[in-house]
Amino acid sequence: MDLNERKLKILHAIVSDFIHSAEPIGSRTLSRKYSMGISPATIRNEMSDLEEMGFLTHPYTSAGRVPSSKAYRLYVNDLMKRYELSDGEKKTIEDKLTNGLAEFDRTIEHAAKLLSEMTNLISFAITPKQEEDKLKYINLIPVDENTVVLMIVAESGKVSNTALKLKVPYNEERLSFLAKVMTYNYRGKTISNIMTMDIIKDFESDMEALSQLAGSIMPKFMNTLEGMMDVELYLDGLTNIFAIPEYNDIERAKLILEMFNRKQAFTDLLINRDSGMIITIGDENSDKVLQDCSLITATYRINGKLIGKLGVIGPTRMKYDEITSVIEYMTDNLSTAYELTGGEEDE
Amino acid sequence: MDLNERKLKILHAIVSDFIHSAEPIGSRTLSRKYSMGISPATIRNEMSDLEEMGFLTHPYTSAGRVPSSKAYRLYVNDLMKRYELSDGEKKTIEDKLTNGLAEFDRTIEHAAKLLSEMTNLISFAITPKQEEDKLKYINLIPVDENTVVLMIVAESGKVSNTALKLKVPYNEERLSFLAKVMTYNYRGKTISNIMTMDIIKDFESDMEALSQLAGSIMPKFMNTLEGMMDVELYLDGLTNIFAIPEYNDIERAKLILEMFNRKQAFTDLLINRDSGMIITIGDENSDKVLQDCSLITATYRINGKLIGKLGVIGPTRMKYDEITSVIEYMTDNLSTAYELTGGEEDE
DNA sequence: ATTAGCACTCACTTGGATAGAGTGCTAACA
DNA sequence: TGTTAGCACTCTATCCAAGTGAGTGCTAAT
Repeated sequence: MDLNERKLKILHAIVSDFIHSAEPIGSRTLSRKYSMGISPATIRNEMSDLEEMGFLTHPYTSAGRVPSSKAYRLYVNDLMKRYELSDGEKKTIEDKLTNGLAEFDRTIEHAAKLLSEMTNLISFAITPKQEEDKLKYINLIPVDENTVVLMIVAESGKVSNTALKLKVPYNEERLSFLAKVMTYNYRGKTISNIMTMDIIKDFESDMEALSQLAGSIMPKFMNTLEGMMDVELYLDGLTNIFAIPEYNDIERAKLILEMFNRKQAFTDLLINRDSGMIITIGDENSDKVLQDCSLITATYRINGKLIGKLGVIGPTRMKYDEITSVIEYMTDNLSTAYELTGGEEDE
Repeated sequence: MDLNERKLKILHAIVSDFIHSAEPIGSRTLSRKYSMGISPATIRNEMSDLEEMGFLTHPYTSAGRVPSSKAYRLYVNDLMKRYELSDGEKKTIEDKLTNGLAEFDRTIEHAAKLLSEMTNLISFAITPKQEEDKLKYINLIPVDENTVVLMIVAESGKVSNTALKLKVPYNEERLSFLAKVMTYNYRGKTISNIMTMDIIKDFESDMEALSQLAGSIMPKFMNTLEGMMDVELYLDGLTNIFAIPEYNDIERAKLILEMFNRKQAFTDLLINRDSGMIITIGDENSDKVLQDCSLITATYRINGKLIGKLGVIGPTRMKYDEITSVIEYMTDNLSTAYELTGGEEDE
């Protein structure tokens, strides 16, 4: 059996219609609505073929046809037209993603929010894996008699501080010296690299007082690095789920929302996806909860290296054309807005 | 009509029963279940009186009775017994709230999470209003040729940084001098205080180069202060809503969850509540969405001054005794765990 | 190859009929 | 006079049967 022109046309009509209506469509309605010059009976024959080929399914004997994952896949790969964003949409994205240049994490949060608003789906974004980030600068700043702030700046521009309560006596020069030694030792090293080093040892040979100071600071230093590596997950538009007929069943909505509660697992799922625009449709998803959802993720890059992800989750019946365009435009904007000095593409 | 002993006993039984079962209860069931030595008919008479007094309602003619807000109010104020936390529960709370002493916001986030886990309700927490917080220390740290990190430490222990890209040329001494001047000028002042000052003017009279540097840093300084004042809202246990029969209706669940989406409005609602343990039941809430919910909030204090809030939201039918005990224990722990040096009670 | 016609299928809606939990009233009882 | 048993009544929830309508699949005609 062949996927001829007419079959493709019918399949295209069914998919587009179902994406908008969420209702199974029958031969008669299809013929009337899309005036394609052939009778319902002919359409029925073609539909029957398409079903045999695995592109359509039947909820029950006498219901209309519904596209399968395979149909959506064909639609996404070959049938759908590229959706061009309007100037207004482009402007909205540019404005929202480029104003608060200082705080990167906030921008990512805003990106997720904007994405859910524009698509009416659940959106998510993760910050780049910071383990590839390199340290640039370390400082220890005395605040009062027993409080010191440990400050770490990474090449990506990420800054982290921790207030430490020290029991060991210290003075400003010693702190400043220790900070300089730490900066000297770790500058240019990646966080994950440092995590595997035996850093306590690095400070053993130095003078007694410094060694003691270092001994009480280093564990906190490691903790802070660990915290800096953490990938942050931002979710938005969770309540959009209630506007989607597929999830009007409370059990299903619950399953989906509970998946987002297991943040670590979901973050891992995202991290493990390939880079670029990845669409997985229905049963293409290995996760059981996602079997009747589609997941779209795209990557943004900072200096071509640090890679974060942005995407949406929704019913398999979603406006792939619009959504992919929106996501693409957003990731492009994120990547360029945060382009810093230097940094070669390495992939 | 008088609220005699027996009426109170019956009311108590109805409220307790309904809190656990969520089902209207009839005279016969009540009489059997709570073996109170009087016949269903007598109970019916008393119930009828209680209904006339506004403590009970009737979903329809031949259904059992359901407590009104007024009944819950009486129950909370006079009838319910104090719930004593088990040692295990106490330990859980202490452990989770006192380990990561360094990061205050994280602790608040954990508190919200723990609270929703222990109560199976939706929980929330807001960080203290930082506008009463005083500045302690300001520093400007050069990172590379065009990047400087502005670091602000407040008395509460809160630290904030922003990476600034400067176009104005600078050197380390000048930066350090400016930081010292800023610290001298603003130390001990509250954030909201500084926000109202004309700080650009403060640096006009100094030497030209410094004035220029200050001019490019001050706007960012103000932005950062503004950010430090923001009250952060943490929500947790949103999916618990699905386990509550009252919200099995998808429309209701949606209303509630959407309220949490309007974060600013909800934060304001919380901030405006009185301090101490405040319980508002059903129609005691002015917010329309909350008319059939109960809202419990309690305050925690840092140094008796900075006040944050912690609480839960759920159906009017909730285990007030257990929940208030849990919240009380948690706010006590938060307040003592973060008690810093000095600070008089001022309220 | 296409189409009209027709029997058939299945979910959804509508309208009783019935069961069950509970009320409210009345009259009898202690 | 307060308490209780008895009974008619009310209202929801559930079940079932019949009818409706959108749609299919097959067959025979074009």
